[in-house]
Amino acid sequence: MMRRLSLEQRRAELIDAAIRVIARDGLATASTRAITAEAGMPLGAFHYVFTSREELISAVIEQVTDEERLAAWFEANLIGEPASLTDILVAGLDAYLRLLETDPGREQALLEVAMHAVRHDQPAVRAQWATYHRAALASLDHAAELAGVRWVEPVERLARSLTASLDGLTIAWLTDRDSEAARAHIRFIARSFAALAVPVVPAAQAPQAPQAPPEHPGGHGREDTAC
Amino acid sequence: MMRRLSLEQRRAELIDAAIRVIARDGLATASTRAITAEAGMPLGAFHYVFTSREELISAVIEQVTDEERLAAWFEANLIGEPASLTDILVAGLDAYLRLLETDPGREQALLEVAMHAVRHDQPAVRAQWATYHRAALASLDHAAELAGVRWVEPVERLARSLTASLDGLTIAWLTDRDSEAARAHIRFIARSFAALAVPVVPAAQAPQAPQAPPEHPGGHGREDTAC
DNA sequence: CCGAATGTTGGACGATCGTCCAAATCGGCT
DNA sequence: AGCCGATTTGGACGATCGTCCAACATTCGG
Repeated sequence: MMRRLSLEQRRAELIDAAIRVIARDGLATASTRAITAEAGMPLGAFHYVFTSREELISAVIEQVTDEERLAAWFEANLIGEPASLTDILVAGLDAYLRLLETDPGREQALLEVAMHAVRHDQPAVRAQWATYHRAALASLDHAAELAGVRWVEPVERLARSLTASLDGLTIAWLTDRDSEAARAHIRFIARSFAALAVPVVPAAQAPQAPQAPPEHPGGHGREDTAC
Repeated sequence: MMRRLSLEQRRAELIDAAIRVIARDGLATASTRAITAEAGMPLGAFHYVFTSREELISAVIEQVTDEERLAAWFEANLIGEPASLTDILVAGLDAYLRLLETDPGREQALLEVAMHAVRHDQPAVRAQWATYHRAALASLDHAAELAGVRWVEPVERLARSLTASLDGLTIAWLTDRDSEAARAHIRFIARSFAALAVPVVPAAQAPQAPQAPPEHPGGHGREDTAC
């Protein structure tokens, strides 16, 4: 029975079920039996699709790219009104925080799986890190374009800092569940990045020393006024 | 046999052994047998000291406060030479990064145990978070005093941001092991915090609007010159 | 120096794990 | 319709887990 599902469908459903189980009860309780039960499949279906539990975990890492974070970021700035870079960054970060508040277990699951991979599956964690990096790059480019600014530091560096800042934001909120403090931290992050951008002047297309930018103001556009 | 060890000594040695095992092979492999073997004790010694494995994990969380991070931070600024706030913060953060580079497994162990506690032992993780917060507070006060500045935002908020930034720094390095990029991120963090401090002027003890500080320069003292 | 009390231990137990495989089931072809 | 090869499955297996406890060792009052 159940011939109706193709191998790829079974594989995808098992991965989804695994994510739900890990989000609900943690990686330790995500046994082959728990996952197949969650997916409504017989136990034998597991090793019919995956050769081992480790392979399923690697598949989870590959599957769960940062698409949600990126989507939340971009959707947050759909409103076409012109805004300061700080506001744009705050909107993007706040969109991610709402995502985190909506489904904390999922983000915690991603963290648990990533930490597992750091120990036991270095290639997978490198790939996931690269995906995160691309998402951060796209977010920074998008924000700079919206605000009409350019970054005064290599955007590659800034992308890594943004990824690290997102992880820090996530861990802190998962630990104390203090959304108000998290939003204060978001403003801190946004202002920190905004301090590293300058308005793009159409005249100055000329090359400029990449390092040692010639004095850049703390912010730009609408100056930050409060906390 | 082995009557020589008191209950407290056994307890402490089991906790240390557990940390070593978790640091080496992860929380999942830290079984009662692995821990007692690491400690050079018979299996029975485990439930002679702890009532359950969960109790041991909680004890690990309580034991491993942030004393190492704090110690590294303060020792980094023992050299009494006057320095800019940015340099002081960089020195403290770099000291922590060296700690992380020296013993990555240990910091990863703390993260794994903390994530476990977020799911299964909320009180323990709250206590650990409070300890982290106190350490961050002390670090910020220490840095401000050394640099002769005061923070223009509530130091409580800044302490939480510092804790989150440290966690983000840790996760990023554990993931890509890129020490150079991590040090660039450290400079980013240091400058971000330095932007939120103003020189303390002995004359101006007068109250000042805590929020909306009257325009503060991006940095202070020695202006940041490069990346 | 010897029982009794205390402290200590290694093996036993039931549960659960990942993995495997022989049997059951199903879809298509004659 | 009835058989056959491919697909699917639930139970079996050995390993390992946390926990417990009867047996062992040690100490000490007498």
